[in-house]
Amino acid sequence: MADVLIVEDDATIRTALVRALGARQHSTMTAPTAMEGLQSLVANRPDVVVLDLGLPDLDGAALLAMIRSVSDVPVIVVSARDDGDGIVALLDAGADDYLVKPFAADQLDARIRAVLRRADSAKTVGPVTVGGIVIDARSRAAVLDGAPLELSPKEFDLLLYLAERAGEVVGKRELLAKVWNQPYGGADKTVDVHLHWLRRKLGETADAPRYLVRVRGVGVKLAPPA
Amino acid sequence: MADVLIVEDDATIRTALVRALGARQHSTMTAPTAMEGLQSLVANRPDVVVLDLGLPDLDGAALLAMIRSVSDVPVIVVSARDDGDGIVALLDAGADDYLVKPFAADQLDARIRAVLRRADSAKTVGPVTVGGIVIDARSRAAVLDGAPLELSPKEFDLLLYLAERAGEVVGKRELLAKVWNQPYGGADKTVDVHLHWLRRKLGETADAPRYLVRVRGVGVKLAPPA
DNA sequence: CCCGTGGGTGAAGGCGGCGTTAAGGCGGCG
DNA sequence: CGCCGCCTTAACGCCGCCTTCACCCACGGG
Repeated sequence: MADVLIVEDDATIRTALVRALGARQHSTMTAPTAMEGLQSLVANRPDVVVLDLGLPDLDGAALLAMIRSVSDVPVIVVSARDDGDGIVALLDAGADDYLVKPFAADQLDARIRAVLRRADSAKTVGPVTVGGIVIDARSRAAVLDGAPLELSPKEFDLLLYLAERAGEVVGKRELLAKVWNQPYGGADKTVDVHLHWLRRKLGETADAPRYLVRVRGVGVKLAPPA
Repeated sequence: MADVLIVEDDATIRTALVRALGARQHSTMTAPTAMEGLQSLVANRPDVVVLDLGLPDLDGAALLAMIRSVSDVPVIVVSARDDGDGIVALLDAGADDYLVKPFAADQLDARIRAVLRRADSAKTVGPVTVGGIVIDARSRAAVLDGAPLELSPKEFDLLLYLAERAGEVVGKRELLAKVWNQPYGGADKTVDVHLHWLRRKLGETADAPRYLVRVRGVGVKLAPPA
């Protein structure tokens, strides 16, 4: 399932965790001190770290800071006491989750799965890219050559619709129907005006288009520059 | 408060626990042996099990394993001696907490509440981080750049909901439905007002947002500052 | 060469979303 | 019973956005 690094000084708990996690299909490696934990972290690159706070050589928060300076690996903190303020401080310092002893092994397993799920779902459904334009529908943000584009709602919808059909010529009536939700009629001048504004924000003009190319009598297409 | 199954062979302790928990608003059911406890478990589906280790017919760990094979109900183990290794083994086997005799009834009550709290918040695992904001659903605590945020209940729910969808634009209707539990209609002005209060507490204004970005005509999104 | 059509550009106006403030009601807690 | 937070609702005003209009130019066909 995952490679788990356990940093825990109590040998009894350590072996118990190794067995419990092993039974749940995780690979484990252990370290009894903060320093050895750090070394193991850089050497073995685990998927997640389970960090006990009561270490002999270093304060847990200090180790967490050192971990964060070299890696963004998810860290689950295990503390002996239910200390609200301390926990908040640790989470703020970069911990991903915490557990208070005593806890069931299933609990730990669930937390591990949760942080892993969060970690790899960070790069799922992708934005649309056309040349130097990147459009993300979920955040409704658009970027041109690395710089954010400030678009009005209709401008964004229009650009997104065209980008999803990049290279394809789209008629003005189709745009009115799909972007403006007007099945029929409607002054298609509105489309012209919005295209004009889009062009301005894309840093181009109708005479020298880079992305928005007019096809006379048919419509427009969004295509990457030649 | 909760339905508690007490598995305990000593009649004196049993009735004492029933009275003590009853006085603290819990419903109780009892079983003097492991076998009867199992039967009661499947028949009555309690919210939590208090399990004494010194049962006549079965080893505590064995009963715990059997319980775990049929249910994930929280189990609080009560043991006569402070046996470190045995306790670790039991926790590893799936116990959620433990107490060593003798103990005060208030202690048990506190553990029951803690276990239940953990159990029903187990499905919303983990704190959420967005930029300098850290939100923990279990403790209902939020932090901004290391300083605690004092949020009203609705403000917290709103922030949490947005943080769980960080970067994604969320419509006001959706917020009314999910945060306010109003499937239809409703004056979405309420959302505006709460967003205003949230912004104030986040140290930002609508004109110069850092986290709460309004997307006109669509909704809002919570995003880390640029 | 003229005219019709399609498109580019600028400006004006109205509408509606949104920010903000304040008042009132409701429930919890002492 | 009274206080106090919290939530809701209403009112007001601003400003951004969309639409519409007017006028221009470019192109292409008769």
